[in-house]
Amino acid sequence: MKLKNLVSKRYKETPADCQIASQALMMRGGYIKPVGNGIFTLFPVTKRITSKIEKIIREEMNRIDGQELLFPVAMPATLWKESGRFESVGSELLRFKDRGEQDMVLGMTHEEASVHFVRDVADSYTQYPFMIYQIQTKFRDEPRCRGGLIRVREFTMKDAYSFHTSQEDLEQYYQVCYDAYNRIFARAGVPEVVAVASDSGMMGGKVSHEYMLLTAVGEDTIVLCHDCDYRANMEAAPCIVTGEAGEIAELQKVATPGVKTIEELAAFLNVRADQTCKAVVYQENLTDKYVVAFLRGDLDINETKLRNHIKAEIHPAELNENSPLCAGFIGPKGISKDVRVVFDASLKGLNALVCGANETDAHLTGLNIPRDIGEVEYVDVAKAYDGGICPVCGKPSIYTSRGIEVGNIFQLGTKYTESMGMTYVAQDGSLKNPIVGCYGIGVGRLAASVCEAHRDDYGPIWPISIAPWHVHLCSMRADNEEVAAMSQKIYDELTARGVEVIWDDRPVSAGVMFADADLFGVPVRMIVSPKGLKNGTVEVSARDKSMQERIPADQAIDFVYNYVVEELKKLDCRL
RNA sequence: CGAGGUGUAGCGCAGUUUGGUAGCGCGCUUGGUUCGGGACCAAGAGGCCGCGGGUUCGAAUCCCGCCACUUCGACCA
Repeated sequence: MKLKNLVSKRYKETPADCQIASQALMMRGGYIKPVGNGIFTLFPVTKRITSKIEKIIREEMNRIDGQELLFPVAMPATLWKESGRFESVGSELLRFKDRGEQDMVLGMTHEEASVHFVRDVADSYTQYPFMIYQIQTKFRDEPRCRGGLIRVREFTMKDAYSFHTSQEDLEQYYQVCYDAYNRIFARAGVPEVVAVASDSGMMGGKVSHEYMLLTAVGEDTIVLCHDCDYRANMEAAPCIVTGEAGEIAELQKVATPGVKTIEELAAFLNVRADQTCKAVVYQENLTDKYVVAFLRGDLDINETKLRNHIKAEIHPAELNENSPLCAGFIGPKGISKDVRVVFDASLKGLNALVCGANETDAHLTGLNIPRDIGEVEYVDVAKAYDGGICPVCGKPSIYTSRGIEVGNIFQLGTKYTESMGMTYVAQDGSLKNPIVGCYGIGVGRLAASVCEAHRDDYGPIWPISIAPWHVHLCSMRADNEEVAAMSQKIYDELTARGVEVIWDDRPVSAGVMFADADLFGVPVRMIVSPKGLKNGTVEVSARDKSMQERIPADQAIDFVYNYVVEELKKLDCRL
């Protein structure tokens, strides 16, 4: 392919409103063009990248006995009413009516479609287990898109569903999938993507992992351990505290006029924040019911864990004069019976706490929960924090990082097979619901994540396994006969041997040619120039600067061919 | 959904306060000179100034309404 024929355009200036580096480079390099909020056209160069990602995904899915199929994007709402999600999912699910006034949805995930498909097909235990997958467009009406392809409304996703006759079988296959995912990310050139334990959210089910690219611009907070391999999404990370129990003291009411925040309270009474008891107030959605979570003053609430414990949607409460709660002075002693109270595990064993007195401008000191409140249930609803205890190795080595979720795997269980009435005949003749696992990867998001992880100031540095081409051939002064002839020979022979070459023979200055090449991020660059040919050499270099050599012209083709093959092999790929 | 910001040529922006024939840079076209890190000269093409209404002799500019995009929150499989 000659560069001058490629439908493509690059920009010297960064388009406005680019927030992260990869987005700026992909806009500047002519990879993506926004069509609407969170909706993009992918240029041919980008499609080449995503196609290669998809190829790797297909190879690995097929390798673990996956069978590719294709579900529809638009589906009748009746399918989603069967599972209950037509009602339970919010406005991320795009609903519309067809010409017959029937409710329709655009697929945002395909559990319903997959159960609909296999429930008529897999009716005997002898047909299990199996896994089906597709690579297809999803539409999720995201409230807020960002970061170019990182968070969009329409995107390509690989989604897979496995069906099993026992939990043990699912768990075994889950591990197989776990390993396949690690291979996929390693082969795509981002071995830094790691699996972390996650909260399974609205998908239901128990065990799940997210595959995260750790980067400062990620949207999720990841909890990690310095001393072992423990990794979890903040949403799912237990909080295990360290700290002193303190001396038992008498319960006393103290006047604290206008002292509302923990910071003010700690300063006013000259105590540490971890000697106080913080109250965080929520309301259950669609009801007036208040939920008050008490936790140690230096900690924050993990809303996901609280939500899972309450088993209801919650939102931060706005307190006013009519509330049964005394804003700023809420404490567990004497709190209204009408509110639901949750005690965080961080309070367990603390002997003397400072807490609100449930009356304006007053706090209590010396609170001892077993003595003053009675025996209560302690629940872990606090956010893990830097320096906290690792739940695996027990050392105080917890730290946090940000991450982009590029894939996930779930053990779903029977949630959908039950709600949608899917059964098979077991060996003993009984009817049973298959146990399901599901496994997703965002293709475009992965491409953008690779760009975010592998780039310099001048452009992306694509791993050779997913690079749009293997070789970027620059012909300096292509009007020079020798340059033209040598370039043509290189292009023809490499192409004939299966190497993908983008050939730039435009009559532009060296600066333009190199700047464009940097934006294309192709791993190997060959430069044919009158100067080089005068010495009988062609220049070959790597986009990541790991290699730069002048090769005798008659050896350049073999050199590059071998280099490409070797580099591909490192990522378990071939021409 | 809440709070900000911005809509002017393909891209980046000025012009709006104080109303008077639409501007700059990049890119694009043509010709010429250059030629190893975004060259130079000359001549061109390209605009419903987001949309609708109003005020006015006259609106990119002032007023009202709407829409879109965008940033930060909330939400998120």
